Amino acid sequence: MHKVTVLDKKGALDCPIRDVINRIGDKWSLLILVVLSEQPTRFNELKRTIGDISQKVLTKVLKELEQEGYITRTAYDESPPKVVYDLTEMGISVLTPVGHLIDWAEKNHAMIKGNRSKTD
Amino acid sequence: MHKVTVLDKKGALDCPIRDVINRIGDKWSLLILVVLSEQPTRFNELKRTIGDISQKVLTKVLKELEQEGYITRTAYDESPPKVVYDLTEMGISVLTPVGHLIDWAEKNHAMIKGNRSKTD
DNA sequence: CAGCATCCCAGAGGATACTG
DNA sequence: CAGTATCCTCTGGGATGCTG
Repeated sequence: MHKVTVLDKKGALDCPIRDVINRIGDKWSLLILVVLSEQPTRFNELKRTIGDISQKVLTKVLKELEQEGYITRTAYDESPPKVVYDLTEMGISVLTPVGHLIDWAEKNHAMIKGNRSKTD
Repeated sequence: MHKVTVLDKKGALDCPIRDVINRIGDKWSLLILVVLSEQPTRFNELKRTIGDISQKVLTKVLKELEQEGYITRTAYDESPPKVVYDLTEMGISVLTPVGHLIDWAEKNHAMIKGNRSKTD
């Protein structure tokens, strides 16, 4: 098994993995990163692709992802306005470990659903 | 880059990775799995090790982790009661992809914190 | 020891209306 | 088009007290 360390001395929550989980572990961030991995995408295009995200939340999450360096925001001075979001190098690179987790999720999905239904 | 697919036809949220993120993406689950990876652990021992988790939440998360098949719960019929939690095969196996994410988090932690402080 | 029951709160996220 | 601004709901999680 892969050796894992999350705890540190100061407190269980103050560790790198929590910063990452807090970011991509929410309802939408990971999805946004994946959509952007297909191609640079405009605001409303992103909203349409995801479908059921509210505009407020999309704005908020995009800001946070940008602030932590996962994505870039490029505004073109046109009318109507045009803003394009894209992955940074860091945003691209996190998709590798995330991809492993996704692979695992797909392989074990049936088992998880099976377990869950047993005790319903 | 690792090729990633999360979206499906029916809706963005109905996909395996969301089941996993919803489970280990909360405040405590991942931490519990990691603690258990060290050794099988009793309820209050788990609580002490983690430190600042409330009893209510620990109970709840343990139940959910058990229900989805990540951990086992073994109650010994003694007085005082003794209940030991341990990882299942599935619980062990998820720590591999999770470990990759943790590695990534550690390598990129400085950059994330740096990015964050730039725009504070 | 290993919980259950209850009360409480902050924040995530949705809906809607408005703007440069 | 790409957002801001409000209002509202719902739930994750904490605090406290009690029990077999």
